[in-house]
Amino acid sequence: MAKLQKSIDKRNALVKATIELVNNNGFHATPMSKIAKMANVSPATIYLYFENKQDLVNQTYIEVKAEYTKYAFETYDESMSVEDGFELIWKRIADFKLKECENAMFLAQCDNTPMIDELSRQQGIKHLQPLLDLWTRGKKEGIIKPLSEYLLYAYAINPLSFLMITQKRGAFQLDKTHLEEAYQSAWSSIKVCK
Amino acid sequence: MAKLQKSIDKRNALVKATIELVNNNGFHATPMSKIAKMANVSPATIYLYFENKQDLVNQTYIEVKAEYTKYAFETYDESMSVEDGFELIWKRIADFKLKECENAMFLAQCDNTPMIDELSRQQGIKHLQPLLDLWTRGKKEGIIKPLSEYLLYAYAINPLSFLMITQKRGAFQLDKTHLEEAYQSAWSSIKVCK
DNA sequence: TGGTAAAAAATGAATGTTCATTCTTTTTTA
DNA sequence: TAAAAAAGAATGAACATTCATTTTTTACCA
Repeated sequence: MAKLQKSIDKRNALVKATIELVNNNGFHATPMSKIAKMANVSPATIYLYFENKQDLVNQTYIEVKAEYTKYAFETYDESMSVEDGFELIWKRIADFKLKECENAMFLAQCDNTPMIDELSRQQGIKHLQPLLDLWTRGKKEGIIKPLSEYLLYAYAINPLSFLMITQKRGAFQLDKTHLEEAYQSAWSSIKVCK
Repeated sequence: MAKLQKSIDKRNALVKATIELVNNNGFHATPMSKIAKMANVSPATIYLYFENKQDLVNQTYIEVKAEYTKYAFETYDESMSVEDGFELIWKRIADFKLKECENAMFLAQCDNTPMIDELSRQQGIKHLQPLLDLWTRGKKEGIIKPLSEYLLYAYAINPLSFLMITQKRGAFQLDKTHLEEAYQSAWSSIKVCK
C-alpha cells in the first residue's frame, strides 16, 4: 500500500507542529511553511499526507479528539457503579487536560471557532457515548439529576476546559487540592441532592 | 477633535461587521475587504478608525466585553443578599448570552484563541469585579464554598458559554426550563451544602 | 549477497492569488 | 474655500499550492 509506505513519523511530526503553532499563533497566523519547517519537512511534502491546509487541521482535530476520549475511558468499564464510574472518567479527563495540555488547548480552540468543518466536528463527538450511557443509567437509578446530556456536560466536564486555559495563561495553578475541589463542584452540580 | 467628527455610525457598522464575519468564518477567513463591504465602506476607511486589523479586533473585543459586563451588573446593587445577588447576575448573564448571541459567540471565540492581544484580554477581565466581590462576601458569610474565584467562575458562569454555543450549533434548544435547571446546577456547584 | 532499474517519496523553487495597507484623488463638511 | 473624511485603485508582501528534479526505497536478478 502506497499510503503505508510513507513515514508515519513524518505525519506525526506534521500533526504535532500544527497543534503547537495553532495553539500559539492561531490558525490565521500559522502558514504551511512554518508547519513544514517545524516538522523538518519541505512544504511540498505536507501535500503527500494531506489534501490541503483545511484537511490537515480537520484530521489533526479528529485524531486528538480520539486520543482524548480513548484516554478518558481507558480504565472504565460498565460494571462500575455510576458514582465510581463518573469519578473515574472525570479524573481521567482532568488528567488528560493537564498532562496533554497542548492537545487539550487545541481542542478547545477548535470547539470554539469555525476553524473545523462541521463534519469533522460531528465525527469528534461520537466517541463520547460511554459517558452519555453512564448518565442515562445514573438518571434511571435516581443518582443523576434528570437533565439533558448537554446540561450535564456543561456543568460536569466543560469547566475543566476553562480551568485548563486559565492555568495555561498563568493566572493560577491547578494543583491536587484545586482538582479535588473541582471534582466536588462537578459532582454537586449533577447529582441528585439527598 | 478630529476623532469625534468621524461618523460613529460607521465605526459601529465596522465593529458589527467584524463580529458577524469572524463568528461565521473565523479570524483567518475574514479579510478587511469583506468587513468593509459589509459595513458599506471603502477598505481604506477602516484605517481612519483603526490602526490595523489587529487593532480592529482588539477594540471590538474590549467593547463587546464591556457591554457584556455592563448588562450583567446593570440591575445589581451591593445591598442585596448574596443568594439574590448571584441569582440576579447569573440570570442577566444568561439573558445576554441568549439575546446577544452574536456578541457572546464572538467573546467565546476570543477567549479561546490567541486572536486577541494579551493586553486587551486583561482589559476585558477588569470589569468583572462586582461578581468577585459578591463571592468574597458569600465566602465570609459561609454561603459560598471557599474556592478560588477561577473555580467559581468555571462552574457557575462558564458553562453558559458551552450551552450557548451548543444551542447556536442547533444541537438543542435552551428554553426557560433548561435555563432554570442550569441555574440550579450552577448554584449547587458553588453553594455550601447544608 | 550485491547491483541496478523502476517506483515512490521528498524536495526547493516557482506560480498565481489573496490580502493588508497605502497612495492619490474626489467628495463632504464647516 | 479650506480642511476633513472617504473613496477606489495600486502596491508589495505573504501565502497555499504545484511543478520539475533529485533522493531514497523497493524488488528483482545475477
